[in-house]
Amino acid sequence: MSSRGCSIVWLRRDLRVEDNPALAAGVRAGAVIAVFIWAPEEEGHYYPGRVSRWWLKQSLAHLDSSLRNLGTCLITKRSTDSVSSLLEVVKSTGATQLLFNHLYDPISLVRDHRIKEALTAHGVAVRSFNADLLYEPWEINDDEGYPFTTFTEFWDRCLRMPFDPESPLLPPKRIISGDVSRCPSDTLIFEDESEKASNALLARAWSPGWSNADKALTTFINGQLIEYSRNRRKADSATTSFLSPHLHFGEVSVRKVFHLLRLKQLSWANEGNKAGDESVNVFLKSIGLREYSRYMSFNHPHSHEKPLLGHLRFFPWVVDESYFKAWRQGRTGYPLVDAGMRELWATGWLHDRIRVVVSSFFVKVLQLPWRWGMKYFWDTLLDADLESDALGWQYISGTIPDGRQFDRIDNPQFEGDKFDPNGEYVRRWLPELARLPTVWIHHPWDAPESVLQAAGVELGSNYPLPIVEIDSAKVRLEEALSQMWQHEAAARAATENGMEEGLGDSESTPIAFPQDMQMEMDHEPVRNAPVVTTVRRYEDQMVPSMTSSILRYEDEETTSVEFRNTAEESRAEVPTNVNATGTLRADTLAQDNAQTVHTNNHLPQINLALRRRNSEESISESSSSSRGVVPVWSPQTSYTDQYIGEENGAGPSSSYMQNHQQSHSHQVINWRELSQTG
DNA sequence: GGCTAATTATA
DNA sequence: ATAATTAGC
Repeated sequence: MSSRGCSIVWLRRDLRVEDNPALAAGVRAGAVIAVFIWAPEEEGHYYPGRVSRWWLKQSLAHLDSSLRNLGTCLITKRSTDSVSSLLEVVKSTGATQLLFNHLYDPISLVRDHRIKEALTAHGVAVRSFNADLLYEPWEINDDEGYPFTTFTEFWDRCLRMPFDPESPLLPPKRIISGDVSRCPSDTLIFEDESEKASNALLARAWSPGWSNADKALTTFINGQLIEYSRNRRKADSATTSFLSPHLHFGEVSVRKVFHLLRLKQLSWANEGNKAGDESVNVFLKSIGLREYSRYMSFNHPHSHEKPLLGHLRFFPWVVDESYFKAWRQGRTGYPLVDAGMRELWATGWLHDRIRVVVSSFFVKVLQLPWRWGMKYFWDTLLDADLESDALGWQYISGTIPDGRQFDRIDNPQFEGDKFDPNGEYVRRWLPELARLPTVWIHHPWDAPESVLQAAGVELGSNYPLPIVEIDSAKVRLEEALSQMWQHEAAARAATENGMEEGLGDSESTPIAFPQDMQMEMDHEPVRNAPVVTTVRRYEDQMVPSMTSSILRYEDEETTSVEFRNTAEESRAEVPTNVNATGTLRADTLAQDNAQTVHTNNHLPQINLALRRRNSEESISESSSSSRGVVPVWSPQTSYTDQYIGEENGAGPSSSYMQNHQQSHSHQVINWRELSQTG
């Protein structure tokens, strides 16, 4: 065993020992060194928020103790550069192999690619696996081989794939530990003094860690799941799975979730239990949305900062920090919105329905830039997840082809009647309205003065009047939209006249986040939650895009040869390209594809396909066709040109991308060739 | 059975 | 908001 050298299993958002392909491969190969690297500076804007860090801390401790029971431990490293930290671990342990599971957020795509290059160059074998998804993003394409652009089609295909998702792997019985005597752990600091008190409260409601996640899954499947379909409308009830933070950190395998759900569904279907059967479908769909968020991030890595529908670039967002602040504090004057925002701040948790309500209000009524809201969710949610958040906000904002209609404004008052008919939710989070009769609870501004007085409500004093009237929001939205279309048409005309990138393209740079995103504690319900003092501000940097590499592909012989070698190496380890039913696996196809293409012109076929689609077709969006303009799925007009410009150094925040340039241009081939399904 | 009203779902 | 589905007559 030891003659083979040991494997580093680099754990990230796969903090579990069960169904962890990278870990399993390491155990199979011999001695294992499990490593977690805390390098939040690499995340740019997206330094994890307080509650998310709290979760991570607990989850790592839990994992470490499991690993110790199995015969090893978790080595933790504090770093500002994962690549050099991994190289250090290699040096101090003599490891010959690096194993990890795939991530699909834009930062990881680039970073993990660099790591493959760097470690391979140092003679370390690198293998990576799918542990996060039912199917890899590149496995799901339409009949012509193009990625889907709407969720429904995507999910339909996932459920009808010719091969099932991998079956979950059992946890290893025992792990042989590599020699870590010269590889000490760093102590990781996840909270500071001011955060401890609020964090202590979290432990009452949540139990991070993979075996707790497993219990939560079982509890849900044997409990609330059967009623999931019927209960999903109720905003204020404990009828959800509460799995999302567990899933974010990979404490539970989505493939295990899938298999258990299918089993349950089968037995309910056999009993003729319609409600149960339907509940499984509905819950599976939310798993599907999580899958789709990775799919979208992989195919459009800038989707957390740019609308996918090109014309939305020209929407004149209201850059008003006082609106933003009122929203964060739950002082908009709309009870359902305010209750939601206060619950979010106080608990780090929000029912999906309420997330829709508050974010839709943010985008459509306040017309604030959706990325601000997304960032706030990132900072405050316990299950903060960049890919899911980006999908959610783009959906709400109507900036993806199957998003909500852009010109639709939901009225929080009516949503209140629907989701909180008795006003219990509002009363719980807005004590100042607690004595208001239910008829007025979602629109106190209409209540007679005597009623307000009796309830102790003083509008404009202890509870605000609506900061924006719905009617004026509608008018403003109309105006903004017609402005948007004008700008879009002007830009289009400019491009057609050969002015190329000259298009007064101020919107190509996302609106910066406000300087002050801290939450000020000047209202009641959250008094005992201290101010977050550790929101770090790192230098403004946009995350790099993989799409530019997809569209502007300049392969270099040396690199591709290197990749091919590595791919062959790993394939030798894992010879089974044929699954149980004898169907050719998609990853085999992908490899063959890529190799074929190498001999042609260095362009993987999928890239050609993307390029063709982007330039020849446009995807029409229902809400806008009435205006006679066909919006385009933005690669063509916006980010193709735009990102090339950025890579040339013209962009405002090209530093990160310049640093990563070479790796950047080989992104796709890397994933397709080096990926292994263990 | 066929119409309208009410309900429901909507990524 | 709206389209689709179901309930009620």
